[in-house]
Amino acid sequence: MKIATFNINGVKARLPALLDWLAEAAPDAVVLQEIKSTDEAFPRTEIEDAGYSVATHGQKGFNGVAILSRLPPEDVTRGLPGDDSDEQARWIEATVGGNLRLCGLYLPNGNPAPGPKYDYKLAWMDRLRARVADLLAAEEAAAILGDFNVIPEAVDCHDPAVWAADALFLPETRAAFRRITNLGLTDALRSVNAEPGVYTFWDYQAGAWRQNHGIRIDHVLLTPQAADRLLACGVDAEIRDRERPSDHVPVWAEITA
DNA sequence: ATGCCTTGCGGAGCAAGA
Repeated sequence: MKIATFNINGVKARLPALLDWLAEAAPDAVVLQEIKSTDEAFPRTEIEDAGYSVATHGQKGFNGVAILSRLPPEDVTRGLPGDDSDEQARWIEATVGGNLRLCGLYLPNGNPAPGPKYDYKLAWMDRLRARVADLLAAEEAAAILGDFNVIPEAVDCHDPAVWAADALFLPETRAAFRRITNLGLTDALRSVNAEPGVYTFWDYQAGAWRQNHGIRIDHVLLTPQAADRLLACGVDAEIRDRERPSDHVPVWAEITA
């Protein structure tokens, strides 16, 4: 079973690019972030025609996540537990293939830091930690994947000095990320590839893609029971070179059925 | 350089992203 995460940066603006990638990469299940669409406006029919069932958790204009699955996603839940007043659409869960829980997330950016947006990011990460603790306690196969807006290590960006004061790379951000992974999650990409300079995002500005000034912020984290089944993991960086691309590229993992 | 692009919203020019 091939799973993937893709920050699509506007699903309506990016529909041809998404359909092309789905046809080529042929993932069995995908979590999308930044669909920037309500549930009603999501291009459901076009994606169903490509062979996927669709579960969305959208909002108007910003954010928004979705799960696409060859087999109908089961037991879908929407919204990260822990704050009923949080109206931002950043979390969706479903069971796919009968035996893998997918948790798709769009973690807050947090800039500028310090400030209320950074406080929201850290509070959201604390809620994520609580959900991950529950998933681990269940001792079942789960993948927590999406746009984490966290650069875990210096090797995950072209120039650490550029990112030193940024909400994606501040020591407090990286410590909050470690408090989650240290509970017992495997970073799928790093478990198969220790090379530095593997990126998943390149800014539209200042020729970042052309100069390979990227960062690795889209991650696939696995519970031990899912990590046991990991066969391969990679980044489809080549599609960043296409017409009207997202500024993120997909990260995928092959998991035994 | 609070820029540099890009999308959504709305129907001009912001807000937000990272």
